Amino acid sequence: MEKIKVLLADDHQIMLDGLKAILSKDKSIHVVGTANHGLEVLEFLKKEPVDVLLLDLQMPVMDGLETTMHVKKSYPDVQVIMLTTNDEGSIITSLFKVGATGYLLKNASKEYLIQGIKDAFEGKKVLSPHLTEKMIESLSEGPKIKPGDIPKITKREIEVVKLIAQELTTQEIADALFVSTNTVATHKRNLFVKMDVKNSVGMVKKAVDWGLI
Amino acid sequence: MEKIKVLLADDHQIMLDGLKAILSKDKSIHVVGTANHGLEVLEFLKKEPVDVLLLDLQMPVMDGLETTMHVKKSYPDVQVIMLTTNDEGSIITSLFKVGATGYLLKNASKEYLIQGIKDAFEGKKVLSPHLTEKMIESLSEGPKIKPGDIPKITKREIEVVKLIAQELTTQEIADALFVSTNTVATHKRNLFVKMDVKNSVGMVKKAVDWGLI
DNA sequence: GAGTTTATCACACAATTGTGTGATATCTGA
DNA sequence: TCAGATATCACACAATTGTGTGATAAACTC
Repeated sequence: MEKIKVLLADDHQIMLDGLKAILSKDKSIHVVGTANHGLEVLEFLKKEPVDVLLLDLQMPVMDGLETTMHVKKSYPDVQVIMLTTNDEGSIITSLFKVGATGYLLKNASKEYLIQGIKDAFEGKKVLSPHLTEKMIESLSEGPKIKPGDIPKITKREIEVVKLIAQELTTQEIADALFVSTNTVATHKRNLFVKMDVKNSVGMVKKAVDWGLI
Repeated sequence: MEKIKVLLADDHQIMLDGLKAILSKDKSIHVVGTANHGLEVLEFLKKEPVDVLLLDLQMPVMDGLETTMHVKKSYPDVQVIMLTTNDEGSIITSLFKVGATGYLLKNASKEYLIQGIKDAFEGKKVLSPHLTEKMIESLSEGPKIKPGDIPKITKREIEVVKLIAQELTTQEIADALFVSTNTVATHKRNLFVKMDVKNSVGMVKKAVDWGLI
């Protein structure tokens, strides 16, 4: 029997080592490589075929969502399972929009993880134990993120989010970036809409979740 | 030779499974148990002796810092290594104040982790590769957290932080808790001082870092 | 049972944030 | 080359947050 070729991506080396150790014990799974962020995943895929990609949502350089989009665009047959600590609705919705096959919380058991990889390989949807199909459905329908896809946050906007996260006031941010407070306010306004949050607190929290900062 | 008895604590099952798989390969280490949060660690220690405790900083119910305090109080000979994604200065300082032996980032390699456990067993301080002794020293001196120790955040205050993190306004929080807005404002005021932050954004960010929410 | 911590509230005021609306210049990709 | 995205700014105003100060009662702690 042909082994399932799995590629692991996580920014924490310990997590990678651990996942590899767990998966190596299963006869039908072969870990063909590891990556520390999305770009490394894309590099790897250019060289070697992969059946299932196990992706951490939060990664620097290129996060799980963006990586999934790129991967599914160029390699639609690769099954993507997102591994995350986060169980927020909007993320799950986005996930399936970009074509991920599954979604597992990091507190799933190793047995569930292994089964998930096998299921994904066969094209089945993989969901975290605590989420039912119905929950996903209702989430997908919700008036969360608009019709489109993942919002594109610009470089400048990320600079602003970072400074807000550092507890700077609008005035201080304006000074730091050599622009007017009006400009900073506009950036924030746009970010609120793009990220679907109500205030700076929600924005920074989500930015951390998304690995933006 | 007697094996080093190691207890693992992390709220993510996958992480536990992974760590166990990694450590089991080393001849001189024996993983005697796992725990999902601090209380389970204390329960375990009542029953069985442990040499080295590998603790995740962020855990529900009882976080790594609090757990370390309790553990070192009752079992001073247990060596505690904190495992975390966080490299914030104030945390490191607090860590050594409560008597932890070591501090490792989750992106350390498995080799470094194993060596760290062996070093800790021999009573050596264990630091993440990117931190020098000098850095730690300067951090310990810094005017970060006042003279005392870890600030004690009350139950009620945590409720407030959680609601703020959910993007509620002071008015909405007051309604949710059946108190006046003045009361909520007071709780926030106290939290700002205790947590040494300037505004709600910083507070929520730090609360997440600290595993408070 | 005296002192401390926790939780509650008031009032007033300053500072900051968030919103609505509209505008201009540059850059960028199709 | 032209539409759309990005980055900039203005002005006004509403809403919310944060600060200073002081007070009371219950619970917990030594």
